[in-house]
Amino acid sequence: MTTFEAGNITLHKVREHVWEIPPEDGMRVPARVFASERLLEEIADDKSLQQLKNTTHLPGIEKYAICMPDGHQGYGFPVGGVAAIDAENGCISPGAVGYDINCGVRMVKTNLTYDDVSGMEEELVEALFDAVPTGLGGGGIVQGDRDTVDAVLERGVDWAREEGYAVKSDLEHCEDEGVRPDADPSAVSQKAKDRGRNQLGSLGSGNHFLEVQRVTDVFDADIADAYGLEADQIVILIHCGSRGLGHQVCNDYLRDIEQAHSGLLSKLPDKELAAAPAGSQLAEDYYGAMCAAINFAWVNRQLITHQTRTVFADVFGEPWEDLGMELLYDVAHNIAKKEVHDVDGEDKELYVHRKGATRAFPAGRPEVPSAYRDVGQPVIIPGSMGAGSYVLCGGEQSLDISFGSTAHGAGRLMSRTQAKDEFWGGDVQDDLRGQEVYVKAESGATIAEEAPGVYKDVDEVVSVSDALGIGDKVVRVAPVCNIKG
DNA sequence: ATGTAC
Repeated sequence: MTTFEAGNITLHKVREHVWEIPPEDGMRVPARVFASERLLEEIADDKSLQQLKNTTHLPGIEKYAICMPDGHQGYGFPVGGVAAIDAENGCISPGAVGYDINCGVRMVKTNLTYDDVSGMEEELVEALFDAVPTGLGGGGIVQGDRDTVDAVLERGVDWAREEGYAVKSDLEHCEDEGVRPDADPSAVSQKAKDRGRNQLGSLGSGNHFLEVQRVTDVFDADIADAYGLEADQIVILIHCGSRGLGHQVCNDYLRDIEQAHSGLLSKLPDKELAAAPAGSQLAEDYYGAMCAAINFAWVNRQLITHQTRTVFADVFGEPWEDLGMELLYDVAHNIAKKEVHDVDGEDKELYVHRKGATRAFPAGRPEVPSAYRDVGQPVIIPGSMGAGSYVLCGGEQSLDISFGSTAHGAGRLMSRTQAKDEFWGGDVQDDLRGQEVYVKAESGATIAEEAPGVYKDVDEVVSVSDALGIGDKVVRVAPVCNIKG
């Protein structure tokens, strides 16, 4: 049997792209890493594998903890991690969801081709930068009062539709139709709501961006056709999350859960994995608050979509409907959701924690919107500003081996601090312009932190997903121009 | 990721 030695952790190769850490002291289940050997070496370079092992100590965890090919270390649990935990007898852990609740990505289609936008990059970027608030701190497209924030938390994209920022088809092309029914705004602290009220419709900082892209490769013509994608088409990717509101929700519940469930915590190897037992008041409250933050993030991306449509209509002199600016799909990258999965031949309700992982349901699952139920859901995987991104289709194997999940991006290779040592924003921007990618950011430091060289190889990440059959390649897109915090 | 800090 082939093994891989990572410090004091030994992984056994189960088969191509599947590595397992067998259970030992305190691990309730094994841990699995889905990766090529090269990606595994990169994953083994930080604390990801130890964090993955730690997660297997959580009560009620089923089958195995998973690290996707884009995994890297995060708060308590790797970014790129999936943990499915019994929703009746297990627990829920905010650290296994992440600070940026429903950080996620949506793709907006157009009927423009690369020739239509070539030469207009600067004009587009300047107009988008003016229309979409970026960077840290406050300032959003909508200035909400307390009632607005409550309505957003409760009703998600349906609120945006009522206010004229969304159309019906936007809801039909969003995970959960843009509304998480389990949202409980009363479980969100006033402090979190106050942080959110002037951030409604704002990109934020870090790896968040709005990017205009062109389709360069079509791998599956039938599915591309079902998704309305074709070679040379211009599409727009919007990547952002729940800003200060989601961050505050995570922080509030981590502190409360650490205190109220210190007994459970004392049996876990890392304080950052603090978890609330299923059925406890805090488990219910966190779940309701997290679902509300999910709605907030969807509205955030919807408001940015609205602005983007307005900008394109101005620049190209046609209504956005005539430019074909429909939503392909909106996927969450940081969530925990109650889902029913087969465990040892029995249907079980689980809290599926996906932190830096994407739901990748194949054809037939009832949660997939009817527009895609016969094909499988679109899975959107942003790469870096230089490398480009992918649209995949939820794979047949995902329900068997990954609780209906796949990777979520390229995955970092180094910390932000290290990135700023290795790169300078201005140089990165110049290099990108040499590749005909026009980037504008609020801060040079952000460009350095997000330089293409700080990311793993997105082609390799996606090829692992495709080879395992958990998310299948549909199209590849290349960046044209990009705005960031 | 984040009013970049318990």
